[in-house]
Amino acid sequence: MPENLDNRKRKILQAIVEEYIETSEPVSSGSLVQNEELHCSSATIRNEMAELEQIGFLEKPHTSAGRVPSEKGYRYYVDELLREDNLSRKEMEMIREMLEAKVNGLEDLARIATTTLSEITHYTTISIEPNVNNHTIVDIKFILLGTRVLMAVILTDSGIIRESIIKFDEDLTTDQVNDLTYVFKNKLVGKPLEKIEGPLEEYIMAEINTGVKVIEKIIEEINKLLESSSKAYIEGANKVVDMPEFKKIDMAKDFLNVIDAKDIIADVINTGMAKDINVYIGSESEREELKNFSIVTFNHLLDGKDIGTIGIIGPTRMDYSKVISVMKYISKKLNEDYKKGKF
Amino acid sequence: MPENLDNRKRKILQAIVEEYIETSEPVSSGSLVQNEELHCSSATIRNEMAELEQIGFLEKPHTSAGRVPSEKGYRYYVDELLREDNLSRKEMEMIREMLEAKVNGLEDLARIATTTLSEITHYTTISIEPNVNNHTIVDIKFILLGTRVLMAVILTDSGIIRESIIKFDEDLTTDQVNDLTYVFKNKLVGKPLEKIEGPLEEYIMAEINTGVKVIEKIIEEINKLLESSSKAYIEGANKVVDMPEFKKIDMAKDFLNVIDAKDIIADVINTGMAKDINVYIGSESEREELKNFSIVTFNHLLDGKDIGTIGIIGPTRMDYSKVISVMKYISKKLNEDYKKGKF
DNA sequence: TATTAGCAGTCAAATAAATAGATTGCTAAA
DNA sequence: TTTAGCAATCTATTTATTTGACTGCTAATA
Repeated sequence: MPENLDNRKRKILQAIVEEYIETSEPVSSGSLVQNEELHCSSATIRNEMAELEQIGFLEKPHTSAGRVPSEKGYRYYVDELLREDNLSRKEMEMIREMLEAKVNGLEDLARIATTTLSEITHYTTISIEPNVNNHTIVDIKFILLGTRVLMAVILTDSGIIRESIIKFDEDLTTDQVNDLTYVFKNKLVGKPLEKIEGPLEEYIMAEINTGVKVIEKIIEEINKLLESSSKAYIEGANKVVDMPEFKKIDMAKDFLNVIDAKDIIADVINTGMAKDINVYIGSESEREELKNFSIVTFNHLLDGKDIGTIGIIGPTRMDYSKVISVMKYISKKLNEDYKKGKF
Repeated sequence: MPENLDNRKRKILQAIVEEYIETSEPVSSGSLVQNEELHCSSATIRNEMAELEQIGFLEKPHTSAGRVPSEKGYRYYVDELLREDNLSRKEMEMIREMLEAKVNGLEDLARIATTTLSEITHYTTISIEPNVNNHTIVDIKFILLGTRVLMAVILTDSGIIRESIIKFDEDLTTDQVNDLTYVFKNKLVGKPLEKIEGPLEEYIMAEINTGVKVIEKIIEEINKLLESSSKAYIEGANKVVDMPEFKKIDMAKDFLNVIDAKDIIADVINTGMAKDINVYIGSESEREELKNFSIVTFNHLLDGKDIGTIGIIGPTRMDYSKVISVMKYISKKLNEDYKKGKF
């Protein structure tokens, strides 16, 4: 239930959020009088600010300081006030240039989008491989690389390819490999990429004329391939050093802990992906370690295909408008390129 | 030319380095009197310390502070004084347990060694893939994954396998792939893993009956495969947060910059690998960004095969003795396992 | 000659006190 | 409903004061 704020309160809240994002200093009634859209005195603004504080949109570090947005304040800003096309011509130009780079496969694309995002926004980005569970297997190949080394390759309808190298203690024959290929293809092609277990596992075991140990190992490896799908990569970890927040040593520590335990973020990102772009402000991510950070995720869809998620992590005083604008623009450009058949 | 220190000076230097490593506080003459090996008064120690400072082994933060080792002091300590078997029974036990974990291929092994090293020493570790340039190609395979998708797999004598997926704008036939395989095998097997260029490139181009664009793309991809060999991975970035050095915000910033630009470290590591274990103290690494850090690298050989390098980064006040002891122990254990045929 | 006790001198770090400056909340008038 | 004006509040900055830890030197000692 988005509280109904009158127009002036909206303007004041917006101005406070934006000034605070820019300066990282509590915003005073005095500095808002400058704002040409607000035709009233500082006293009036003070009254309004008091009310905005009352209903929880603002808070005061201490009595004689200006106001700072609360999480609720940021939330209202993100939901109701922010501009989603807050990009300069120059920034658009830069983004276009960076996306020009040669793209080789979808993984590469995610990498380039991540770098671009980090460079333009000056925040740390995390990219998470797509959750492949709902992709469909279109082919499986086993390739003998040596007498005891087998390579398994799985292709999906989305163009994502996964492969794994499996080593055995005993020699494998070509016949065995053909047999393996036949059965696995038969049972898995057309199915979603899911862990092999239970009845399916038993069925495969029964069908193949090869040693149990070999098959167990293959299934184990294929399952590992699926599990490893949520790896997270961090880019631009040093981007935080220039932010005033980083002066507080505790924030710095928290930040290092967070980027070291990438799974924390991966977790947040994989939970409740309602929309294309999701914003978690401070404690909204429900993780103690992240209570002083905001995360914006970008469920990076290409013509409906999930090719991974990119997240940005920064202080709650994050430039949401810029971040979201950049994400939308990158997404738009990539989809245009995609339609043109660029990758 | 390692200066010739008399026995008492050596003992004093060693005691100072070790106390400073432990406490991170400048060491006073008073606290050294406790040392049961030194049977003299604080005044005598003060005289000795003054001399050690004279010849550059110690420095003073300010007049009324204790002494701190200089880079030269650490160097002397590392070269002449440190114990290389400074491990408790418990630590050995932990290392053995961690190395027990299932190992799958050599890459996996490097990963496990890295984790172990970070956990036991409480420093941040960086692992760098082996420099494959001097490995020999034993096989090359091209596998058609779709009509326009080709997978190239290169096997080397050291067991390292690299693969890459290549997409084309035109369809490929099985015949073409066979042709490709034949020529590439012919020209590359038995050769070291080096970039394809110059005469070799021309030769391949001339031999194959397939479109120039296709071959160019393949060569480009194979070359990329070789270049990407020095990727660096960081583990335990958060380990620094508890070190007193981290209280200085500048150190924290430097550290973040360093781990973000992993190549900096990779560079240092790839330069001048004289010995199995190399120690770079502060400015010895000749990189401005690293002047407050020490790096210990561990050129991780398995029965003569280079399977990658692992590095530890920490403050110059690093527990060199512990770090080197752990590295030696891990190396010994892995080689034992290897001889037993464990992987 | 090498060692040591003793003490003055030095400096950083901790504590305390004083000041300046920013901003609010409230009151009363417009 | 808005605004001017002013006291009250609290941080941040500056300055001063105290404390305590070491050293370096000197002169006595073994």
